[in-house]
Amino acid sequence: MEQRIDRIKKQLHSQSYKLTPQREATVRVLLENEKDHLSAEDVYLLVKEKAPEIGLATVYRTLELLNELEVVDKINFGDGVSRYDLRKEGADHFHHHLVCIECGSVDEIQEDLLGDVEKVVEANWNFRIKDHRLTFHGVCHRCIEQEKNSGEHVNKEANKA
Amino acid sequence: MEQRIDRIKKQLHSQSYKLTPQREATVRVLLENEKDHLSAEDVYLLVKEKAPEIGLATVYRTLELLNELEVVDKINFGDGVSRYDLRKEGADHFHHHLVCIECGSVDEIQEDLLGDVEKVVEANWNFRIKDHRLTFHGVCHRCIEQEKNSGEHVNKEANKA
DNA sequence: CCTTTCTTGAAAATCACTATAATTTATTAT
DNA sequence: ATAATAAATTATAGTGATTTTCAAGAAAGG
Ligand SMILES: [Mn+2]
Ligand SMILES: [Mn+2]
Ligand SMILES: [Zn+2]
Ligand SMILES: [Zn+2]
Repeated sequence: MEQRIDRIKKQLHSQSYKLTPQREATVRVLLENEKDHLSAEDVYLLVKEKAPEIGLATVYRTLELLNELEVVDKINFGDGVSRYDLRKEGADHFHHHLVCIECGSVDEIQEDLLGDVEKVVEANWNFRIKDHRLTFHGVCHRCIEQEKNSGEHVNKEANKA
Repeated sequence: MEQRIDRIKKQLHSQSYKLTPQREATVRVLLENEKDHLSAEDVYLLVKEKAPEIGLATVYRTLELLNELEVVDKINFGDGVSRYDLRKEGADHFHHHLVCIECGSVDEIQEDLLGDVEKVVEANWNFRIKDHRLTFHGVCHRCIEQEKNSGEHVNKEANKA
């Protein structure tokens, strides 16, 4: 954690930005919620807990800055807000997402999976790929499990009628 | 075109919605600009040309309705607006996009490409895929060409100095 | 017709996000 | 140190896209 912050600090310095207390508090929140996909508002509320005097505009600016530095990726799942996803250190590609249309959960796929596809696109469409966004919408493993169980229920109910 | 509208009309009726003149004008604009990725505002301005009395709210409502009926897909390329993409009839998957970070163009890939990847995801993550969104960000073939040419220019300039 | 339901258009409201301006904090020059 | 300079922050006002509200206008059924 501290090391991670140190490296981000160095990244900021390399572009002559400072790691202010507000920026550090924001980065800590992101690190502590690495698995989540927080909106700016979410981050703001969490940062306020440890730095109550911070302003919403600062959170927006910090997230934008971290996005430029490629510390976070800005993503959009189609609900009205942008979400910020900490980029895994050393990851050479942006990970993928599984959005559940039943429960709204968002799971991650760290495996690349797109290597072959990207080769085809670069070759056949003469497109130089710099980044990608891949999201699957469907039913997550938890909801599939639940379905099995409540599926039995439904059948019992159906049998009654 | 007319047949396509007829089928959409039937789809609306099957859910007891009507194909009002405003809705028809909106659908026509979408059909006439099938290759583009229009925002609600874009659609509004185009519809106004053939039905000047239409209101912006109606366009939004119609696009939302068409999205529910799966006639259009609502997509978001990260600029602040939602865009509406006519779903190809009979397409069993949503097509992919190539967004150029140089010129902003958006090209389409109709080929599936994800068959194998989806099999892996369904099997290894126990996720039942219903839909997907795949977008590549990079440099389009036009900009790559232009680069080659202006690249020569740049070199000439550099040689001058 | 009369009533009910669906749609619409204009305007107001909402919501996420951005820009502004005054103030504070950090850096550099004297 | 001290003063000038630059960077960053805060609160607030402003934007722009989208949604909601509400009064008025068609369409459908009896
Ligand atoms: Mn993620
Ligand atoms: Mn498209
Ligand atoms: Zn689920
Ligand atoms: Zn281009």
